[in-house]
Parts: sequence; C-alpha cells; structure tokens
Amino acid sequence: MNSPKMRPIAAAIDLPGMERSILDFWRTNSIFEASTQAREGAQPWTFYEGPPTANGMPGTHHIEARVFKDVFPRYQTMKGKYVTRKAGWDCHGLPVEIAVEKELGFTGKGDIEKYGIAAFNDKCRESVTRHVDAFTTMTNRMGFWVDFDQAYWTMAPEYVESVWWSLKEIWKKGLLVQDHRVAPYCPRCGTGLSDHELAQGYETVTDPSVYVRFPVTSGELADLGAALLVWTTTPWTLVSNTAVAVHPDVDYAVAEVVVEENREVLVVAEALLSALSGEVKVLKVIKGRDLERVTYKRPLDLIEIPDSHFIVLATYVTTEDGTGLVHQSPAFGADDLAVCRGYGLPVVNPIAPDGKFLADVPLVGGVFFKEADKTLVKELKSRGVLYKHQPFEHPYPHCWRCHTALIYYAQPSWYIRTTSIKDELIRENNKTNWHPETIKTGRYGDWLNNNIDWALSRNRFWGTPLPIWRCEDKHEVCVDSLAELGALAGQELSNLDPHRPFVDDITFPCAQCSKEMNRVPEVIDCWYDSGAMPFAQWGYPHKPGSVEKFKAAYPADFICEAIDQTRGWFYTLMTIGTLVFDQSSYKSVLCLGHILDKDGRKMSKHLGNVLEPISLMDQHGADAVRWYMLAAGSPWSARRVGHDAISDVVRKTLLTYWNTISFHTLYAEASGFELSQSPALKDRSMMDKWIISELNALIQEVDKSYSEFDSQNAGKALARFIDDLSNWYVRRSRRRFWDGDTAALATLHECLVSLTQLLSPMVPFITEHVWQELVKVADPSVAASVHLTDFPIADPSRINLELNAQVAMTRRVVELGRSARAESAIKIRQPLQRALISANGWSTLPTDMKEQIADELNVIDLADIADADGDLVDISVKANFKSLGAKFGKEVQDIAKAIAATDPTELVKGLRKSGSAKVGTWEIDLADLVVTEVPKSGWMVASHDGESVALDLALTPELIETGNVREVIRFIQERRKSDGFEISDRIKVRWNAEQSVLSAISSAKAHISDEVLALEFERDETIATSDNELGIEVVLKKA
RNA sequence: GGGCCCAUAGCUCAGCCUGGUUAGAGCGCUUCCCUGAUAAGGAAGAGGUCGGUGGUUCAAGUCCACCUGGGCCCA
Repeated sequence: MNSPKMRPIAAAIDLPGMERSILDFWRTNSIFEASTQAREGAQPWTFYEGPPTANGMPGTHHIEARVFKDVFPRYQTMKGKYVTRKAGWDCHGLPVEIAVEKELGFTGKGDIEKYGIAAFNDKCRESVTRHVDAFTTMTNRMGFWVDFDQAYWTMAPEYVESVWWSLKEIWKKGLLVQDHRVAPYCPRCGTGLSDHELAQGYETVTDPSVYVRFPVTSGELADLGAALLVWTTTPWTLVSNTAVAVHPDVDYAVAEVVVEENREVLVVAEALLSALSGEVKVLKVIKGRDLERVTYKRPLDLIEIPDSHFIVLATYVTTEDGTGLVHQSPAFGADDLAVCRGYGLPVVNPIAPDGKFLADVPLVGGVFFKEADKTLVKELKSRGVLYKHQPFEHPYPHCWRCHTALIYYAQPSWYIRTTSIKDELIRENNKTNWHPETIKTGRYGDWLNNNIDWALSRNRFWGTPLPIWRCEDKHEVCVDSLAELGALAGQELSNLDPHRPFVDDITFPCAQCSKEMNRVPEVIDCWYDSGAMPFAQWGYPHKPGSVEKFKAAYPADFICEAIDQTRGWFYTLMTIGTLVFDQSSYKSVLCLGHILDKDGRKMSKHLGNVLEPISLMDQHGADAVRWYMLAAGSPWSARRVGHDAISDVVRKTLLTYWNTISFHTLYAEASGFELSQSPALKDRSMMDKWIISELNALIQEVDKSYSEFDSQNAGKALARFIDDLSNWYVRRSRRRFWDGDTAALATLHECLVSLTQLLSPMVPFITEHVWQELVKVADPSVAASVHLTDFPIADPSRINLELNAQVAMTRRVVELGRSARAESAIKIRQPLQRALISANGWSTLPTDMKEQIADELNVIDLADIADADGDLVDISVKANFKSLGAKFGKEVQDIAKAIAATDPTELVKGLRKSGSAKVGTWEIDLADLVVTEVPKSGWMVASHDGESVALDLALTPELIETGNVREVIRFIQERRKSDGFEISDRIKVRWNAEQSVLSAISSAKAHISDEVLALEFERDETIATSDNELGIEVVLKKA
C-alpha cells in the first residue's frame, strides 16, 4: 500500500472564517443531503421539528433548542439510522397579526375590518415570509442541518386541509362543540385566550382594593342597621353586582365597630375580623347558611338588574383574604356564573366586546373597564359606602402579546372536549420517555390530571378557519377538504385559498332544512396547527403518497423544545395524536432549561440584554456556541450565557484539540510518516496501549451518553480525553514524535480520527475541517466528510482498566513530585539523585511508568519508601470516622482521642503484625485508621491522600554539571526558534561561555550536538559571553 | 395563593440520592517554574460562616422542617 504523506497544519486558526468555508464545502458538495441519502432504507429514527413562530427575529434562545435538535439526529445518522429532518414554520396566529397591526399602526379589530381581511391576511403572509428568511440565515450559520426545501408551512393550503381533516375526525366523535363560558378575553385583540396562552401573560399589577358596605334591607340584621362588608379588587364589576356569596359552613360575625364616636354594625367572617379597625365588639355569630336570601342594597345602581341583590351560598368562598363575603357578577367570573345560575339570577353585561362600558351606562359609559375603577371608587366614597380603600398588589392576567389587561367575559366559544380523553392522555404520558424524568409525573403529569377542555376558537383573521358550516336552525357540517366543500357548494374549489375571507364567501343549502349554510366566523388556536404537524406536514391523508410517509414517521422518536412548551407544543402534539390516532405523537422528549443573560435574568427585548445570535457566532464561532449550549451545565437547568463563558470553551477545549492536531501533522510531515507504516498494537509501547485503552473507554461512554440525550456527560468525557491526550500522552511522548516513531504517530493518528468522529455531532465545523486537512490527506479512501462516516465502535478487548489505573497513579505521583520540587526552589532543569515514593500499588507499577516519573521530575533514582531505612520514615495516623462510626456509633469521638494519644509508629507496627490492636478498651483494625508515611527531615516531601513523594535535595558536582548541559541545550533551542529555523534544519553552532562551565560543555559536545541538530559545535572566543547564569552566548548558522 | 426546580470561591459549575471531621474543578488574580504544541503547560498562594434559622445524629454542604432570594409553571 502506498499511502500519502501528511501535510502540516498551522497552529493558528480563525474559527469563524474556517466555519464559513466549511459551510461552502457542505453546500457545494451537498453533504447534508448525502448524509441522509446514504441511510435510505435503513431503520428510521424520526425527529419532528417544532416550528418556530415566524413573527420576529431569532434570538440566542432559538440557537439553544436548535443545537440539541441537531446533535442527536447527527449522532443517530452516524449510527446508521435514516433520519429525515423536515423544517417547519408556524405561520398563523395572533403573534403575526399583532406584528402586522403594529406595522400598519392599527389599534384594534375595527381597523383591520376597514382595511379588508384579504389585504390584511396578505400582509400577514408577507410578514411570515420575511421573518422566515432571518431564521433560515441563523439556522444555516449555526450548522443546524434541516431540510428547508421540504419545509412545511402551516399556512399552506394542503396543510390547512390536513388540519381540517383532523378537526372533522374530532367533530365526528362529538368532541368539537360550541359552548358558552366565562373565559379570559383580550378586549384589544377581541379574542378569547386559551389556557396555555393565559399562562404566559400574568403580570403583577397594583389594583385598588376596596371594602364596600352593602346595607342589609331585610330581617333582624336590617333592624340592627347592619351592612355586609364586601372586598373586591375589581371595583368595575360592582356596576353589575347581582348577589353576595357566603360559605354555608363559615361563621360570620355581626360586629359593632366604633371609631371616634362613629358607630356602625358590619358583617364579616369571624376569621377575618382583623379587616376591621377601631373598637370592635362582636354582637352575634351567624352561620353562613342562615344568611341565605337576606337582601341588601347594592352600592351602585347605574344599570337595571331585576330580581336580584340577596345573599347566596357558595362553597368556593374562602376566608383566606378579604371579608369572607364575595360580590357576584356572573358575566365576569366562571364561579359567579355557576353560582348565580343556581339561583336563577340574570346575567347582565354592561361591557362591550371592545372592553368599554356601553355608551348608555351613566358615569362610566364608553370608559375602558380598567380605567373606570378610579371614577367608581370616587363615587362609592361620595355615596358613603366605601369602608376602606388600599392599593393591592397581585398577579393579574394580561394578553401575552399585547399586554392588555384581560377581562373574564362570558362568550360563545368552540371547545375540544379534552377532558373526555383524560385517561388516554395519562396512559400515553406514562409511556413517554421524558428528559428530565421529573417532568413526566411533575409539571406535565399535574397538568394532565387537572385537564380542562381546550378553548379552540379565536375571533380573529389570520388562522386556519374553523371548517364548520351552519344554518339558521343550527344544523352543522364539518368539512375535511376543499374537495368536500366544493362538492357541497357545487363549485370547483380546489384552487381556493382556504383562508378568510375567501372561505367565508362559500355558502350552500342545508341538507336537512335547505336554509343557507354559512361558515362560523372563528379561526382556530395556532397551537392546534403546530400540534397537527405529524400528519399535516405531509398533507395527510389527501395528498398522494402522504399516507405512506406519515405511517413511516409516526410517532417521533425524538422531539426537543424548552420547558415553556409543556403546556404548549408538548401538550397539543400529544393531545391531537391521542384524539385522532389514539396514540401520542412522540416517544422521547428532551425538555430544555431556559437561556438567561450573564446576570441570571431572562433575555428580553425590553431589558436590552438579548445576545444577537449571528454576531455571537461570528465572534466566537458557531462550534464554541454549540459546545457551550451542549456541554456547559445541565441541558435542563436554566443557564447563563455571556461572552466570557463562550470564549473559555474556545480556549480550553477547541484550541487544545486543534493544537494536538497541529502538533501531529507537524511531526508526521517532518518524519515522512505514512499510515501504511503503522505497527500492530501489540508492538506498540505501554503509553500507546494506554491511550488506545482510554480511547475505547471513551467511545463507549460517549456512545451511551448520546443515546441517552446526555450531551453534558458526552462533553465532559470528551474534554477529559482531550486533556489526557494533549497533556499526558503527547507531552510524555514528545521525544518519540521528534524521532519520527511510527508507533507513536500511528497511535496519535488513530486517536485523533476517532476523537474527531466522536466530536463531530457537537462541533461539526472544526471536525469537518480536521477531516479534510488531516484524515482525508492521510487516507484519501475515507468518506468525503466526517458527517458521512459511521460512529466509531469500541473494542472492549483494548480497554485495560488496570493500565488506566496505573497511569492515573503515575500522574498523581508526578503531580506530588512537581509540588515538592516547586517547594524546594531547585529548578527542575537541575537533576536530583533520588526520590522516595509511598503509594499503593507502587511495587507493581511497570518500569516504563517509573521511568516517566523519573524523567518528569528529573530525578535519577526512584525507590519505594518501604525499602528505605526504617528511621527515614515518620508514621502518622488519623481516625477513619466512616469505618469507626459504623462500628462504634457515638463512641467515635472518644476513640479518635484515644488514637491521637497513642504512639502511631507502635500502633501501626502492631496492626501490621497481628491485624488488630487495642486502643483504650476498643479493638480496632488497620481499616479504622488513615495511615500516612512521610520521610523524616532533610527531604522535601509532598503528600496527598496517603500517597507521598520525597526528594533528596543533596547536589553533587556531577548533578550540577548535568544540569548545566541541559541549560545549554535549552538555550540553543530557544535561539533556534527565535532565529526562525525550521524544526528539521541542521545547524552550525559557534559558542562561548564563562570559564567555570567550559569543560563541562566541551565534554558534552556530542550529546548537545545531537539534541540541537548541530553538525558543527565549536567554541569561538571572539563571542562575548552574556550575563545569563552560565554566561553562554551562541551564533547559529544553517548548515 | 399553590406546585416544581435552583442557591457551594470574584465568575461558571461538580459534590448532596447512599452523612464521616483539611469542600473540589475550570476561569480570573498574585508569585514562581518549564519550554521546538508556546496566544500552550506545571506548581504555590489569596479567595468559602456551602442563602438563613431550627431540628435529627457521635457527626450535616449532604437528611428533615421553616424562612429568604431567583427561575419555570399553575391560579
């Protein structure tokens, strides 16, 4: 075999610049397409892309989810799976409408109707397209491989038709129905909000909280002149006050209150008497149930409310806060509505859909409901019914997009009866593989257990139209396609845009009563659109071929989004799957924590702490950002992102990897190494076998971590290996690389090839660059891209755990020795005669490793401390609390004292002889002690965890001379470099030095010449000596 | 108001499940060493009442309760 020579790679690298050229390479050679095509016919591994809403520019938090969505599909592809990655865009919904309204300067629905629905929806479509471009750019730049050409768009006619089909399936089961309910409603947007939308909009606000007197007008309380004391934080609802609710089982106090000689009688829950101030005397206690139907005079009489204004009973009333008497306004509270219906009370609503009081209401007609509070509180005061008024801070729901305060409002709405499939949802959730696991039974499980019906409809414009047509007599038809609609209407409609207003224009006679059928006006929640993507992305079941495609890719093996999607996409995806196919749409879900700014705050436009993703990647490189997201901290905890944290990644991990590559190519090229020269593993050194052993253990670890979606652990293992490789294997083997040792070069090459593959899902750019510049150069027969290779397979027979442990010990001993040397203030360049070692397993440590320690510490002889003279060693002992505590419990403190009082040398000697010994009255063995052996004075010692290294600091003239020679070599090497010689250049050296070291240098001439590649090495007395330690000065010439 | 998660060095985080007496790593800082991977590598030092209070225990960063602060979710 004639394998090619390698070429050197410069150590300096411009990461972002390199990434741009890799992007070109991928595009030009269609590498992404090739990576999936190569697996066609293999077992599929299905990934669903949760479509981003294209209503704004992408932020750094979008990178986070997209990194995770990229790394596992890349890994599974390398494992031989067929992983298609279809991009998607969430096009509909209020967010898009809001953005367009802002651009057009609109303030409400009226403006849109004036402008025209068709024109408005065109603007929405255009806005979506524009923002999709920005997402595409960001996605490409970060190296997220996803197929944009096949992307699904939720506004595409075939997508809408597929959604219609699924709605009809649900409608046929009787689970899609219209109902009236009090629900949160945004008066600005003119639409009800679903519960998962509601969840996103709570804001803490300060409202006026008022305590209001409702004078009693019947029974004995009226005779006492008592007033009910009612507390509310929504004074505007007092206009439509209909009743007052009390809890049947709560005790209510009739209290006489005297403040500055003013006397009055008030009724409050006994537990909440503290709401009253002044001198309070309880006249009487009455059970709530005995107050039923007691009448009162309402505080405001601005509108007509017939046959009402008495006390009703309700079990939802609490004595947590307020007064225990709750004012009832059935149009504005779900509980109120239910209670008042029970008493046959009227539902009176003085507020128009735009959130303003009806024009004919006195005092507040035409005023926005929240704005009316001030006027109404003033009015209450002037009427003398205001008892107390104080600001109250509490969370209040706001519209998640426009931040307008929501109003709970009785309105007709279409619902999906998700409560009727609750058991099925819980069953499907139990089968789901959640990461982290706690979500399954925690947050998400709780949500399912408390499931409520899905409020599906929206009174808006830009959304999937609800495909239900209805006649005056409320006969209903649900259509599943344009074809069905065309058949009903007797028209060819296959090219109709299935959006408003075009579908609204289609009418046909009712099959039952022949009256005209019109579409209901609502569009649907856009969360339904995205939850329908498993089938709608294929246009299922109408589009030819969609049935096969859907079946091959359902359910998903993997989806991944941030934690806020528990009630969003994770829910709608599972729910629609269960409703339509009786099976959840996904098997595994990775639920990410949020990205925070460097101070731990949420990134948001209005805080101005958003990191712009493209510039972040252009500054540090996409690989660095990716590695940070994947490996720094836990994927499921919230994490802080800042420039410093990301540049650390570059320095610590990526550049160390890169430097190792560069080092390898430098020497492979210099020695003319070819892969065909690689010796068999059995013929390689212990160091080689060790790093190969570590490599195979690494492959196992990384493979397992990726398969469990644990990128953090994969990253940790990879970073540790990079450090082992660079800072121990290469460092210790440097001499062999200079000598062109083929075993070392082959070993390093093999490690780098596998390492590059293992890293490639996480950092696809730099690994591709290495593949092209190193791997492919050394062996042109390999795959055209690292991303077209198979994932490395570990060879367990090459894993040698004993060897790994021995190297680990070697490194610990070296670390101790270095510490001792640093302490001794003798330069490492100066050799020492002897070091004594104390460590478990020292006697069986291979000679190779002992030699490495000697070399690393620059010591001539190493010996076991046990072999040294007995007097050389001091023994000290400490109580081992863990073992003693288990045996003796609370006596440990006394035993520890007794041990401390015993002569340690005698104690250990005795224990070693007989296995047990008595300390005080207690029988202990060797395991109950922590024994430390250190050499006596005159030595420099470092110890840790029972291992020690002791250095003999005595210097002989021979040792000093050897040290000086080494100094000369180092000096010349440095000069070679500063003079710009190539590492393989041969040189001529002329030198001069101080008198005292002349003979030493001359006698080491051969050795020095060899080390510095000198063909000539001659003293030249005309050269002036310098003022360094040896006075040495040299002049180098290329030979 | 309720649920879940989090709080350890100036910064980013391990350790906690399974309690053990000098609490670790990386970055940053100071000093020193080494040097043909050199914008690297090594050693030492400064820096911690392990958020607070109480409890369990011979022993608590670790287990329990409460509190404070932050995040997410629910109302």
